[in-house]
Amino acid sequence: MSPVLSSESGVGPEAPPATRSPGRPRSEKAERSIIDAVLHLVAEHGFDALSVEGVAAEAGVGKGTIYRRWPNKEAMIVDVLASISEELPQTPADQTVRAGLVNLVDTIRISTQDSPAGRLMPRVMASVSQYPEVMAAYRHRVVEPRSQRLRELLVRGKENGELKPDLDIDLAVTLLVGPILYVSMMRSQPQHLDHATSQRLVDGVLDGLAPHSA
Amino acid sequence: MSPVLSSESGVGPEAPPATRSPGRPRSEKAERSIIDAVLHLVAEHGFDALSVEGVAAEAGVGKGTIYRRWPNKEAMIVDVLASISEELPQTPADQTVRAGLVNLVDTIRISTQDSPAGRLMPRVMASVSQYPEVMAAYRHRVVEPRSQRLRELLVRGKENGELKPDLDIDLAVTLLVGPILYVSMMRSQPQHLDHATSQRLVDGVLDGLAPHSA
Amino acid sequence: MSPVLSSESGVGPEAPPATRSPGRPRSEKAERSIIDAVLHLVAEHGFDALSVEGVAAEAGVGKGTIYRRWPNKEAMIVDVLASISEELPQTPADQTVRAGLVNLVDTIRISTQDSPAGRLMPRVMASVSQYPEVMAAYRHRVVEPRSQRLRELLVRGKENGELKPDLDIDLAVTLLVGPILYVSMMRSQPQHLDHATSQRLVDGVLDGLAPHSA
Amino acid sequence: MSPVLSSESGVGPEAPPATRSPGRPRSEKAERSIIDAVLHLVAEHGFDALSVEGVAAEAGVGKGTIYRRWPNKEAMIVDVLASISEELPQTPADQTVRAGLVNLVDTIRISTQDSPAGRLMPRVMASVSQYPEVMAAYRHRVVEPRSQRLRELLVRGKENGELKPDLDIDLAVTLLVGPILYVSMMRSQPQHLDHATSQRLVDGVLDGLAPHSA
DNA sequence: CGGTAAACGAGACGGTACGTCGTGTCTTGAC
DNA sequence: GTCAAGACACGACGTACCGTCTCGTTTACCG
Repeated sequence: MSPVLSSESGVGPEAPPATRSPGRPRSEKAERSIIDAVLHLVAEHGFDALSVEGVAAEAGVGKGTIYRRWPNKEAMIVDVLASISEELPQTPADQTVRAGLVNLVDTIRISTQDSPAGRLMPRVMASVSQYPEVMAAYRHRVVEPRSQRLRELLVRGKENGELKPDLDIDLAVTLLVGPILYVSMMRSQPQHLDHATSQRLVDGVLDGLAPHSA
Repeated sequence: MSPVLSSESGVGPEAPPATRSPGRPRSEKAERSIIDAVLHLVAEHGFDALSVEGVAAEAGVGKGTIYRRWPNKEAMIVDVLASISEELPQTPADQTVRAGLVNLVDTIRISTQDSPAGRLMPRVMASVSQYPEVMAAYRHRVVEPRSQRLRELLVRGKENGELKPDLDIDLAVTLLVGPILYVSMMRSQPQHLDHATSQRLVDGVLDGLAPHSA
Repeated sequence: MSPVLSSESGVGPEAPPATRSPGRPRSEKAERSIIDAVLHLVAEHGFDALSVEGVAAEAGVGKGTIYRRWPNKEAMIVDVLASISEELPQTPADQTVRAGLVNLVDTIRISTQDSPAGRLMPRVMASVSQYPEVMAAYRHRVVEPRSQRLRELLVRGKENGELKPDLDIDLAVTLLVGPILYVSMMRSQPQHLDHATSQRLVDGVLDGLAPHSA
Repeated sequence: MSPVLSSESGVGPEAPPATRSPGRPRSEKAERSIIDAVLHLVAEHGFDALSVEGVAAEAGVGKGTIYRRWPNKEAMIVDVLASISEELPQTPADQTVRAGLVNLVDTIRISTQDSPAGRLMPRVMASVSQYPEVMAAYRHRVVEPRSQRLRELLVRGKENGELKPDLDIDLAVTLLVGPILYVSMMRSQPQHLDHATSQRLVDGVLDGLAPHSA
């Protein structure tokens, strides 16, 4: 998985050309209304009840204004989703890498199961087969930034000697992110993930689940 | 469709009354045609192009025949999906638990990324919000059996001393299954999961990713 | 203009095959609802306010039920229009041809300017350029039957000696129908066509508008 | 666009205030482009394919420039239509009224069926219900001038004794114009109106279609 | 010559309707 | 009572125009 560097490359509402184009400019207000409407409707009525028509009505916007920005419903959803990726906590230099990992994993856990964006995820997954680019966008805009932050912390741990130098960082990231995804998708309604779970997850990954012989 | 043994199994084609009812019996041929049609259409045209109407046409079956068996499209999909869960390998008594785990994880990996059932999974995930019972059925019929097999192996390891006695088995299962799910969903096109990855995954989980201090 | 014989050939809601086809038969009730809705809406809100969507709503019918019968809005309109072509009066054998013509012309005049069908006509005319077949259907189903009746009367007049034997029947029909059309289309709101006009029209056509020399 | 002389002419591009107003004057070039575009597009793609958006694009003009001149699409169409009313032939004083009528009728016939304006007519008719004023404008600008010319000729015939003094001039005009309209609208594709028809039409109207008794 | 004011092209805006498609239900006659 | 066929009410899709509304630019005239 290639690093995403500093770019917020992603998809985004199909950008108008960089050189100020002629004609009336796109309305930022309309854009905000649309995004708000999507979030509101998902929260209100669940996901499969989300229709472009409904979004337009709720946002007080013509359908054309939506389709001018995104080629179809799925693209709109991904973009809204990415637009609300919340900030991830910084790990202070004096905190241990292990503590930072727990903190970060817990933040991801929370956002995955409690935020609107998190609840959108399963739906996005469903698009893989049909619109691979939608999935790619989601990976770029939501998954990668989180993975990247984990990666950075792990690198720091290697450099400051807290983690051993031959650590397989990619595998570590996968071992941390995978279970979060899994648990949040499998447990249907009442989520019993909590902070302690994050702690145990990090410990388990770093320390191993203890082969007897070791 | 194979009987589900002792299970209160979940969804399955809504059974005709147990007492042999009057009238024309349900056609098994129709049932097979439907399942085949679903698989064929998913393989052919991708997932979002899958419609009940299309399935009926492809199967040479009336829509009513489908809806007589399943209450809705999602239920049909889940059921088709479960119907093709392939056999999981038995771990011979003389094989190490570690080797058995690698073998099992690798089988799951393969079925998740290469089989029709595996490719259906992301779609099923999408139903969580709308139809919790669909998700529950999927967990029952597909996820649980696999988790259970892992669990059994881990228990065996604990019992025969190959794994240490305070092993947190649930956490271990999560750490094994989660990453597979994650990787299979995130990697868009070319899957570079292979047998070596399964090996490293098991090792990483069992042995830890090596805190330096350890 | 070829005679239309006894056929009600026209267009009509795209007929299901003559041999009783399988499946649920088309609902006659739905058909009536649609036709009534069209007439009601035209009467209520005028012509350009007529939308397929509105018709479906008013008729309590799905749009699909309309589009299953007609390929587009125009075809539906023509058909509804034709469905209400009212009966034309028979001319008793003992009535003079001239009196019969007046009677017939007056009936046409009334239906052209006072009936829903009549008010639909201008709209139909507008379709000529785009949908020639719509125009053709209208000619077949509405114009021809009326012309035909005039023609028959004129033939009778020739045969019984009331009209002279070298009468150009086609020209006569044109001279009778044309002015009615013209007047009904040109006079925008308050129609001052009346029975006396029909009388004068027939007389004028039959007797000529009196060259001085004659 | 030629000035409309003394007329309170109907529609026409909404005139800018008579007193020379400040600001940039309206572009005559834009006006010509619009008119040309309408004619070109109608000729090219038929009538219902005519959109203001298309006209603007074809004319290389902003939509605002169109709507600054006409309040809506129909008004624009009527105006374009009127702008191309071609000259009607003068009847020399030494020509018989009958010959003049034939000439005039034939000119009308030709313009009705062969000119762009003529082909626009049916469409205009369609506007009656919705925009009565559009119809009124069309009558003013296109129909009336022609009728008026016929009327003048008929009056001359009355005055010079060629036609008898009690001739009903309005009826005569109707009998001449109506059939032309009728035939040009009814015949869908191949128009078989020709000069001979005009001749016969005038003769029929003036001389009557020959009641046997006469 | 510099300012004011309207017209210009471009194109986005809120709407409305189009014609299509899919869902889950209902209704035939045949088996 | 099931079957294939297919019509039904519903509702969303994505497209196309309508007539209105900004934008930044251009073209007159007036002081």
